[in-house]
Amino acid sequence: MSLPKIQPSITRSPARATIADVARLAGVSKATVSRFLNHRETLLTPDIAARVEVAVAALSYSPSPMARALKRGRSRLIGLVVADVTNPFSVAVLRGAEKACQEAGYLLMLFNLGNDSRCEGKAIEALSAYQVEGFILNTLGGDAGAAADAARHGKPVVLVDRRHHNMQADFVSLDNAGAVQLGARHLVDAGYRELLFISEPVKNVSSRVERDAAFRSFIGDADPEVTGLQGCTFESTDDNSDALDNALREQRQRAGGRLAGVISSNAVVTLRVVASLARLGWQLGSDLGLVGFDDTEWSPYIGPGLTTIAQPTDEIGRLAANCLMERLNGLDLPPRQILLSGHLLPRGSSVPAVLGSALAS
Amino acid sequence: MSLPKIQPSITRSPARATIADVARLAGVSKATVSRFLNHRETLLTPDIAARVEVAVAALSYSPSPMARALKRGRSRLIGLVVADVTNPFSVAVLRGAEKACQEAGYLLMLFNLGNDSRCEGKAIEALSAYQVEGFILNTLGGDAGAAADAARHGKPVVLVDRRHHNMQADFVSLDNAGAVQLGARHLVDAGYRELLFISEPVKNVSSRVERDAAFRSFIGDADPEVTGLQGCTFESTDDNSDALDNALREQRQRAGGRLAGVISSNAVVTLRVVASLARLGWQLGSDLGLVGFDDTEWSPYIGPGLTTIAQPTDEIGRLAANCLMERLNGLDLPPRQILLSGHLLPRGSSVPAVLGSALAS
DNA sequence: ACCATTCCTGAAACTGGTTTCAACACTTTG
DNA sequence: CAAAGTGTTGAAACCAGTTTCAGGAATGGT
Repeated sequence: MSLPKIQPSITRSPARATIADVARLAGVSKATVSRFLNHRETLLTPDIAARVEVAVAALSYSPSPMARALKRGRSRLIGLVVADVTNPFSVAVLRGAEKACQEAGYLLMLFNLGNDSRCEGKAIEALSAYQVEGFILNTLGGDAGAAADAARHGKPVVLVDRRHHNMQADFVSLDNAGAVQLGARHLVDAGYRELLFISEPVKNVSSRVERDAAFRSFIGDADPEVTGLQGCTFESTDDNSDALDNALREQRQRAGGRLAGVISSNAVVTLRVVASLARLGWQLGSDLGLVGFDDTEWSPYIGPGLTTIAQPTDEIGRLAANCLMERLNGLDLPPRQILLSGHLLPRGSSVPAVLGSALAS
Repeated sequence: MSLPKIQPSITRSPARATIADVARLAGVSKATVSRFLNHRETLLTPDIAARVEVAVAALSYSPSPMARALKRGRSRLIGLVVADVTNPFSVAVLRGAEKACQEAGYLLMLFNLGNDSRCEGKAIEALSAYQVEGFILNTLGGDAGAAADAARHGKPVVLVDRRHHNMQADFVSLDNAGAVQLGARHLVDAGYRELLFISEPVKNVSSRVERDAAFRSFIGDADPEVTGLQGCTFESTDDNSDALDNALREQRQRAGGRLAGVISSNAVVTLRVVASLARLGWQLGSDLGLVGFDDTEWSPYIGPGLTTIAQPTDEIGRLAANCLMERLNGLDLPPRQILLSGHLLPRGSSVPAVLGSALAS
């Protein structure tokens, strides 16, 4: 009696209507239905178009993108390969891209490398097996061939945040040089004189290289005799917090009486620095100035608040997706570069005399 | 001369080998190749199998999942619908699920609702148009019909964290009741007596309902005469920080001489509470005890460190995916519930006499 | 030696669409 | 009024696979 209710899976029949069903109901051929769906405005007698329209509505028919992809090659799928979903930056970009894609009727297929760059080739293979029409890549580009593979498949590629050398493709990113300037200048203006730039291992990751270079040139441009400004760089790894602690201690020694400040190259590094400070028992701002790349929702609440360089992540994602879709629509231009500028959000971590410690004393 | 190098896209020809190419090269029929790919162990003469194997390798052929899906219905695609990718919990679950899927040769299609539950139906529509074989849903279930839609398409569904009433489906989640107990008990043991449970608007979201109920029952079970324990609940919204400030102020009034403690129902709420404390100028731990759901990488560095209830997110994602794949492999059991227990990470925010303030005084 | 199985293989049909091509109807023109 | 041109429509081929079905070879039993 009540069986049908307990096992609703028995009513699994409605099985999507096919184009043949629609054709039959409308009393026309499959070809006609197909034409209605694709070039609806032109080609069809109003009378017939109306009949098809009714049938489509009646069966609430929507064509299978799979079958469509088979013949047309167009799957309306875009592959997004991300080095690490845990990184807030990646997620933010993902959101922007997803929004743009949805609006244009594309769907994103996500592939997360989990920071294992050996998967890169696998990811592109897997995605292109599903006939994705193009790629948005935010990867290390370690495997030089991997991204080239994509291009070889004849599929357009947009690179986000990380350039792959030897690869001619559209590129969307933060204006790293400008952003570093912004942060460094801010620290200097706040009175910090011994600067340390902390990055993840630079390797060949373009964004890291650029930020590192920009920092060095900022320091190089200043005349230490006049400004009293000096700078160093340090590469921090996941598994060696002692090294970081030491680097910070040494920096303050170098600083002597001057104020020491740090620029961290992304949110992950920022957290490492914060952790290190906790171990050392130092206060943010007074004992060490800090400006970090990537603004996050928790930035304001770490210590006296973290001063950050916010990236227009949403915009980056959106632009990357749009770039790609332009290519898909046949745009044939030489590779473009789109650089967006970051903006600084000053908070307590770059204020030498922190209010809190002033109260405590 | 150098043209071929400058325009590598000219060599776009390699165009994936098809099953027909392999068949031709091996001197067999398409059917044989197909059999080799699917039931390789059985059915084939070793001689022929070897020839096909060679041909497959030579062309580095891999079958198109699209075409395969058309006939078989099996797309090796799983749809993951997430209420909000910004939520660290969702991302963590995503990672776990992705890992499990990859191992089993499935690919995840992500659809992010961006907290707009009106998209829910659209998401399921879009995903099932791509022939996903099943769904992992972490959504509000606001649109009662939406998830049912999926079931109606005959596709298995696994619910994560949020139950949909009236929906018979596998369900994987934190043991909310146990977790609340854990947090509340911890606060009580630390000496807090006036407890406030802060949640996002409970509405009908099952995890919120359960946590809320568990808190009430925890309070109800205690004899106030004996323990001096009292509790309240509060719903916090995105856009009304004044209300939250007031709620906290009132709580401390109610507390009188006793210690006031808060349990926040997820990371988003935790940040709101932290922000409120910053506005009020209160110290975590001493002025207000705090235990928050969801451990994040920044939790240790907010104030004296946030005490959190960590969810086994990776495990939740992995189990959800595995559940789904079991269904896909024909397992026909009544809907299962899998509850995993959280664990408490005690830090400074639930220590009444904070070391920092002890030093300052 | 003959017939019945069993095993392996290929031809052809099928999945759900799109696209080409030919046929048909209806105008327009000489 | 016939010839040519134009515009719609349907039949059939096609995309890249899987699956059914039927035929041929090899084996087994008598």
